[in-house]
Amino acid sequence: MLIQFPALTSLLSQCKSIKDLKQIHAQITISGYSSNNYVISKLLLFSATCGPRSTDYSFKLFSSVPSPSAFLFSTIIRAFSNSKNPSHAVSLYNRMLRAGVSPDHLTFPFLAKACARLASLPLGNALHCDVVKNGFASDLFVQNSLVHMYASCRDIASAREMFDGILAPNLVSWNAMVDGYAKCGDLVAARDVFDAMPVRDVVSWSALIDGYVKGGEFGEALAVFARMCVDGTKANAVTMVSVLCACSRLGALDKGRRMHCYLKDNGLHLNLQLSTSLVDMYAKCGSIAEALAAFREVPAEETDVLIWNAVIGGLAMHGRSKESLALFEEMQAIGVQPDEITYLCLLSACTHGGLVEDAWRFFNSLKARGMAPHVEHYACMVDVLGRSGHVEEAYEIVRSMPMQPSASVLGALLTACQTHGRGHLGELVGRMLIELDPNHDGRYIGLSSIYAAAKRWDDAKSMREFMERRGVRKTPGYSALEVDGNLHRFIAHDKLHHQTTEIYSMLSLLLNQMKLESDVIDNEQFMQKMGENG
DNA sequence: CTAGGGTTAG
Repeated sequence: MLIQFPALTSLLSQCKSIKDLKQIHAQITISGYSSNNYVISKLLLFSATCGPRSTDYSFKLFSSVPSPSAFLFSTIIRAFSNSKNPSHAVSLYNRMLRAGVSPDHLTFPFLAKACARLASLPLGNALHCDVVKNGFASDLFVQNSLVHMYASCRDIASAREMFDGILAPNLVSWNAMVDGYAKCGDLVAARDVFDAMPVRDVVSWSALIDGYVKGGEFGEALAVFARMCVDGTKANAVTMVSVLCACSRLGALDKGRRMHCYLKDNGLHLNLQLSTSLVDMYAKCGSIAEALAAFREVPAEETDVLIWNAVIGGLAMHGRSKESLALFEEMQAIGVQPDEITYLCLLSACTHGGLVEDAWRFFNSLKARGMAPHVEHYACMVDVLGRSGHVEEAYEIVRSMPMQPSASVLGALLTACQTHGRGHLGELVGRMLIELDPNHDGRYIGLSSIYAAAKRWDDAKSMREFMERRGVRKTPGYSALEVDGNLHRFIAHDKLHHQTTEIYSMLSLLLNQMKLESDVIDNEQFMQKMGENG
């Protein structure tokens, strides 16, 4: 019994997932509707708006039509513009033109999105020409998408020109301009546009907040969020991802916790990205327990590699190497595939825990899975080998790696040479490093102390003088933490904090304590060895 | 069932 047309259309409107869609498609095929233009259009439209996972299916559907209409071309272009490979959208557009099908006013916003994601200005310019040629230059949707396209191609002047040419810009036009300036790093201009716009919505606020986060102005990002709350605009998941990132970069645990409360109080659904931001925030703000709790809130079957990376990396940076490795086992058990970042987190766990054999195991399985180690993976390997005294193996890694060793690779090797008394190699590495990274004071100091260890006092002294003469000053990285709502910022060796004396005396107390503890451990190991032998 | 489909923030 063949399915009747009205039943088919109601089936299509109930379609919820790509799985439903495939079942309906099967029904359609056996019922002989597979060449009905209306039916195929509905199917394609659904799968094209289903997200990037159904792109292959969309293309199969599209390919089954002998001479596709402008609607079908636009829809498949839309699917590809959101896919992993937006360049296919451009190819399909070219095919459309060759087939003699005229693009309509809805083809261009999708194409503009593809060009924006490709960040290709030549393609974008060609697209703009076609927009004009086809008479869509004053379509507001097309104009807005071109503003965004030019900004994504980092041609902010053309974006502004587009925007200024819009007779009656709407909220989307203004938002695209705020975001455009923010993405191009001009936060002053972004703020000016934001202040000038007649009305704002959650997108306007989120674009500005994220601009400040991406520009490293985390405090300003939180200040804008506060203003947004006063203004009465309710944040959504997108806003909160940026805001949590600001908290995490500031080490602002109390603020981060308040944001977590905001999510609950406002009934915001914890989607996977939001949960990942929470895990990351708690881990980077020092509360690994809350990071683990946020992670465990997510049902295992909904997890992806990113949230596993956040929790595995979080445990690693807290020195809880064994648990980090255990979670990796758990991740594999439920079938989530690791990526290069996962392995980087694991290698970092090995570095912190001195787990040389595990590091080798992970390094080899990374390659066995067909992933090429990045320079950061090599840096971790050199670090873990170097710290544990395997300086020759570390050196072998550096010699055999297929790319130029970065400063962090050589830096790890230099440290290894310093701590394990390989003055000869250390001198070589130190000299290479100074050439590679002449503005990093630590390299000169490292080399100088290698000379000092070899009792080459003159060389040690002249290296320090050399550094002074060059006026080396490393751009300082800083760390920050929050106590009772007040942020404290620290640069290595600075004495700027008003409690510097207390801080340093506590540090030396801790150091002494650690030395004592490690003596105890050494002693215990010694006793154990004695026990085994006796 | 003969139109349908659009632009901006992670």
